[in-house]
Amino acid sequence: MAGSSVLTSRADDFPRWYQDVLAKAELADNGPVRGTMVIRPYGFAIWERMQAEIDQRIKSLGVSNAYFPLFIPESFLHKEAEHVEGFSPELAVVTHGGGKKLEEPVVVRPTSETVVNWYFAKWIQGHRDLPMLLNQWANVVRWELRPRLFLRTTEFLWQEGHTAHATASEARSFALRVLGDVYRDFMVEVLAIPVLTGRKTALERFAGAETTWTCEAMMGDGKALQMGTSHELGQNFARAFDITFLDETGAQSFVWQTSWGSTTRLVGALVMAHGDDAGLRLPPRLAPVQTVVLVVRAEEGTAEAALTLADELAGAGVRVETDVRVDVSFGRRVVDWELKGVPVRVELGPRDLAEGTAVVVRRLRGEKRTVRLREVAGAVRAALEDDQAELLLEATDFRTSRTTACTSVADAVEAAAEGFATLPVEVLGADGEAEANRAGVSVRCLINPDGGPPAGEEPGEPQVAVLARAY
RNA sequence: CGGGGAGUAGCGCAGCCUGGCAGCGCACCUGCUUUGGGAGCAGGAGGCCGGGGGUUCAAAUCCCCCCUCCCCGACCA
Repeated sequence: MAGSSVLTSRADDFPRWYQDVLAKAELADNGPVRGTMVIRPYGFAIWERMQAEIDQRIKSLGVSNAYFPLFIPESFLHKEAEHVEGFSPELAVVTHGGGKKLEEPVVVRPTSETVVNWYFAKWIQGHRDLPMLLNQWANVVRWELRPRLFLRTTEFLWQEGHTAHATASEARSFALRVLGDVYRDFMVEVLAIPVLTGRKTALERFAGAETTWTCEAMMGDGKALQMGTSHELGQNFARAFDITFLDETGAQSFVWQTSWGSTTRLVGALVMAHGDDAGLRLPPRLAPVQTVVLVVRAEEGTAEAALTLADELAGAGVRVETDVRVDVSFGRRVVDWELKGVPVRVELGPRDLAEGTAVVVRRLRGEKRTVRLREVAGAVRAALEDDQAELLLEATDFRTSRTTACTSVADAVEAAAEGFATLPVEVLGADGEAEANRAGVSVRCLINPDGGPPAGEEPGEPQVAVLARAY
């Protein structure tokens, strides 16, 4: 299977391979405006699965979904100094509407802190209104200078959560719960991508946040990708938007806030973390199609038997599709499904049918097994479970093999050519971060020695910086 | 914006130097034979050669101007 000439090989040219996979697996196409993207049905099905899994986890924290407008008055952006400074260069601004020049230009949201907080100020009056926990699924626009499909597009889809709390510690712990219970859990358990959860340095922090936490993953070429972030905003926006409440003692105070997001970039991450030279490899828990029943030839009732088998699989809780396109050659169809990363293929032809069997093929290793028809459902379910675990294990081993413990900034920069470099924070220092950046290497995050995310900015136990080249 | 490339069929490219019927591969359409790892043969459709101007009997090709896209850097989920 690997080694076919369908795709540029990953080793030859990783970025080209990535583009090839997106095109051949029919995930996305470039939009007509530079930096925009058309998400094709199969790519969107993957995104919808991600949405479902993330949405469920968000709601389990007691968060409700809502929707805020695409257009934001330009003046809103200016209310928080760091925020406007961070986003101004990448804003799309609408100056005309209805054939007339607008009194005040409106910006297309690059993120919704400002508009959400305008309403938080209106909706929050007393401590009984807190915590206020909202999330929205939306599109945002950031005029990026160097777009890449899924990884950095001018318009992208995401979820953004916005919360307001009565105390700093409650806000902080909520931001950390999102990081761990929503993002990390989803990425590890569903995407089968191991992530480091850590804190961003001041340089990499979200514009307007007190603390930014991140999920960082290693892609198949050793480069890092930020997969999700959670911010503790302190009272910065509360002061800028005058979001106050009366506490139990009757004193008026500003709320403490968080915001957090994950985007369609995750689709790109999935491709780059698990794909191989034959295309995509989807973790079974995420895959929109977990199994395809492939009719080898339209003879002797194979099509009917395949449909029956597919029904049986669906009944066993497997997301299954049947491929009866016998006017397309068998080899072509096999290659198509491999490109799309469907975890398990069940092949059914006249020979199998005569024997009362089918061939169960796993995408991960190309392993083929002949299985009695009545045992197919069990074999498929077992294969799906195994592959979910195996994919995570493989990615974890890869990351481990490409992570180097370093003792100097120079060593870390060198090691970052291959993957992650770890360095004690006191060795890095502020100058070290600047030095690494000049060499094209960034500090992805700071982690505690036990691997967890450091709680806040204040110095505590000795921390470790993770450096890498990044997307 | 700095540096480097490229615009020719849906995609990938050749042709340009040395001007002379606009081509190749893949994809697409029709038919037949095929189908257990990207099938074969035959026939067919598809072009503002990025745009404008100039030179010439004649321009994809030579000259001038303009536009766009891609790659590397700064920005970034």
